[in-house]
Amino acid sequence: MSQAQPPADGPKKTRIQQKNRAAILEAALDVFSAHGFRGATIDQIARAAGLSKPNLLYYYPSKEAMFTTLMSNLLDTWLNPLRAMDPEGDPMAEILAYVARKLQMSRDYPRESRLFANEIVQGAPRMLETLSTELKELVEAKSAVIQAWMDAGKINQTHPKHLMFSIWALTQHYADFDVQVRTLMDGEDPYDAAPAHLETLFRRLLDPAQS
Amino acid sequence: MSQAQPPADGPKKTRIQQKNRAAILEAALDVFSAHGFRGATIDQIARAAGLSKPNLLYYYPSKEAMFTTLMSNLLDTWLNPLRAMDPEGDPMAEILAYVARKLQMSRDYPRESRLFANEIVQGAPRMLETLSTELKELVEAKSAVIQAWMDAGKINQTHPKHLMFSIWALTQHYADFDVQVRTLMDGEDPYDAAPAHLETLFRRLLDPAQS
DNA sequence: CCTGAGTTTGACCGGTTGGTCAAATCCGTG
DNA sequence: CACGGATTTGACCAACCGGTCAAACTCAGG
Repeated sequence: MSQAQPPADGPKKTRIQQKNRAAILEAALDVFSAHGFRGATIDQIARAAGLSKPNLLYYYPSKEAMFTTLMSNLLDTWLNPLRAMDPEGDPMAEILAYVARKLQMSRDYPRESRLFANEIVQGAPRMLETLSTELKELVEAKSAVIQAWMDAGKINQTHPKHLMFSIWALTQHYADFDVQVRTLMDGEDPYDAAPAHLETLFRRLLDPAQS
Repeated sequence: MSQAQPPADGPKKTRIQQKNRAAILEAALDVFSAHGFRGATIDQIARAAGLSKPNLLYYYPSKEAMFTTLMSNLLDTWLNPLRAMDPEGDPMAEILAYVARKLQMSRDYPRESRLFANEIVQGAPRMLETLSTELKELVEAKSAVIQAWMDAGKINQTHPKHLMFSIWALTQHYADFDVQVRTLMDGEDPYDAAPAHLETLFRRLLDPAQS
């Protein structure tokens, strides 16, 4: 009974809405990933999106809403590489492909990686629900697949979940700790050597030809 | 020329000062590591330390000062495991010991790990200087040691810096992404299997007996 | 128990921030 | 080109936040 009825989040309506909503989420990704939820301000996002602050709040009812919309939009993309791991494929090839895809994600979408990193490092106050349902389900399923591969002797025995943690840690590190990595490699692009390094690492870990 | 001369940061004076300075840094570690610099408030730290806000500012001139004091106090401890890597020791044993020590640090000092993670993920605005001098120096030195070990055929050839990144990523992941890890392992302590997992991983990567 | 340095705090300040609102402007459609 | 809904914005507000200050309190040494 006050604010000019803002558009519900449901179906996109006009082309202006589509354009502005997209611009806002893009700007929000920039700002949230660089400063975290608390560190980001609506004004910053507005400036980055080329809109006014009240205008942002016309499209999204609150800063929280921008954040959660952004998160849930991105989660699917983020989990795609894991979903793409094919139980019918060759185990070693599938895992190495997953590692490669995940590393490529770090390279192509570092902001998304840092967005999730920020949130999880701080205890995932706005994502615990998602972690313990959607992500957990996917991880359980893929763990079982990996376990089956191990039981079939296709790859070495290891703890499937710790294997997954290792893949996430190693690939996301290049995006999340980008500043540190680049500072220490002065000039050399980390992504020159990273793919080969990680492939070797996981191949040696998993190749059953080696004890 | 106003505020009752706050104690300089130099030598500790009274026992009250020692106790309160310590309590403040302890509380600051709690709050900064959980919310990041921007997300933390002086009031939160004050409450956690059992002191009033102006009282904190009597001991430290600003929030920034608390943060940087905390950071530089912790950095030494944080880098100790790497410093302890002995060029004269057995290469494989030295590296595996480093991994084990680093993992133990994640277990014993998760807040410290998250404090650094928060700062670096957000571009290390208050630490770039330190990274590019103190850390860089140490990393260059230890990289050379590792390279020498590789050249001597004691361990497999890999990129020394990427090896170090891998050690950091894998060990700190358990502290920095603790919520996620624990959510996905429902109940099982990640640190039960992590040491063996990481030892196997790095042993297989580095053991020169394997191609 | 007096004194002065050391310590603590309530009140306050200016700037920022998330969010509101009414009025103004825009824009597609008839 | 007129109209009504969609969009945009300047002004505003209350809460919060980092920091200041003068006054009050504590406490060790004489």
